[in-house]
Amino acid sequence: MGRDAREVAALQAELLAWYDRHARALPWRVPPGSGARPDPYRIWLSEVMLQQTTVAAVKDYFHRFTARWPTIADLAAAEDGEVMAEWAGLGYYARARNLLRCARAVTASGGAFPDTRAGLIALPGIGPYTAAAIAAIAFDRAETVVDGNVERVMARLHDIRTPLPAAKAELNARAAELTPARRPGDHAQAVMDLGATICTPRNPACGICPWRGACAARAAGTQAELPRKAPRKAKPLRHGIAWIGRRADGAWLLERRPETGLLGGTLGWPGTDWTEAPPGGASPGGESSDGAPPAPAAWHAAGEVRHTFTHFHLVLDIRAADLPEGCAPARGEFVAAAAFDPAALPTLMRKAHARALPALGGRPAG
DNA sequence: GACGCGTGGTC
DNA sequence: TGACCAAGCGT
Repeated sequence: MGRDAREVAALQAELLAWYDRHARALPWRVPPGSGARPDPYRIWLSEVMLQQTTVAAVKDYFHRFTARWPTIADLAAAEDGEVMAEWAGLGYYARARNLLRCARAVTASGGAFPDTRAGLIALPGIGPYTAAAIAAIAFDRAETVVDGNVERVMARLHDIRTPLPAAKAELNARAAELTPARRPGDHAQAVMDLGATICTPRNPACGICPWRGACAARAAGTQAELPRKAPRKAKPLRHGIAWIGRRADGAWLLERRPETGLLGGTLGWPGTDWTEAPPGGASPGGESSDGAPPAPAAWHAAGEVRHTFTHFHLVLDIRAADLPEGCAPARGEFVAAAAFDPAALPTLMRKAHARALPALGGRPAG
């Protein structure tokens, strides 16, 4: 099976020549041919941010993180809440929790990242992809890097019609055949750049692809329908209530969510669980105790926020209230107006805040 | 292998 | 405009 050594060498050479001319300039990347070694800290940080996240979304976060925490020791010394606030809006918050755990583990054992795939994969938040990527890009190890781009490129190059995820083993094997002993990091980044800019999910630009002559899918005309994927499950609709309270001095009533689960460890508004039946709807007893507001006040309806998570749609009913000065809430804690920044909230909670603002009384001037 | 886990861009 | 998609990981 596979290609002979001369074919492999030709593909590798064509790809690297293309990469030398067309590599994207990215904040964490060292240009090919510069001779510089990338900083493992920056490679690791960028790879974690890029997990299931677009380059465009990552750039600003990467700049803010590296400006605030220039080294892994700086990050390791940060407080949990600071990192969660800086990560807010980027999603998949387990990444931020594992980022800190990883930074502290590396710093505690001397401050240098492991320089092998096996050493890296033992760290929190570093799986098969990220371990191979750091080993190849930062440490020039000949590891095979397989992400969604590489899967797509391999499926097309070899016209593999088995649907994902069943095809993963074969796609990994095909990618491994092409991994070069020299410049493995550039090769890995080149395949990913190829997938991101030419061998795109829709309307691939086959006419300018360095591998167009060898591509089996292009020859068969199947490139647009590869890789095949198992059908997705439909997203159910869930409902919940969020209470957004502001005290007379401007302080907001917020609540840190549990460390695990959805939006784990992030700051948000007190609320009900999110269930498939509207709260207080069909159940004869009305709202459960979980349906009680966090503090007694004149709560009024401020509309709803719609948001879609990975596996369900949410309609969040927003209740807003101006809370008295001596208010003693049953849940949550007040955050002073000067310390509150909506940008430190995950996107759903940011939307809820924006929805509640018009329903709250004007604050005293000054 | 399946599932839980965010968000914003795209068509 | 709703569904799909993006440099995956942990359980």
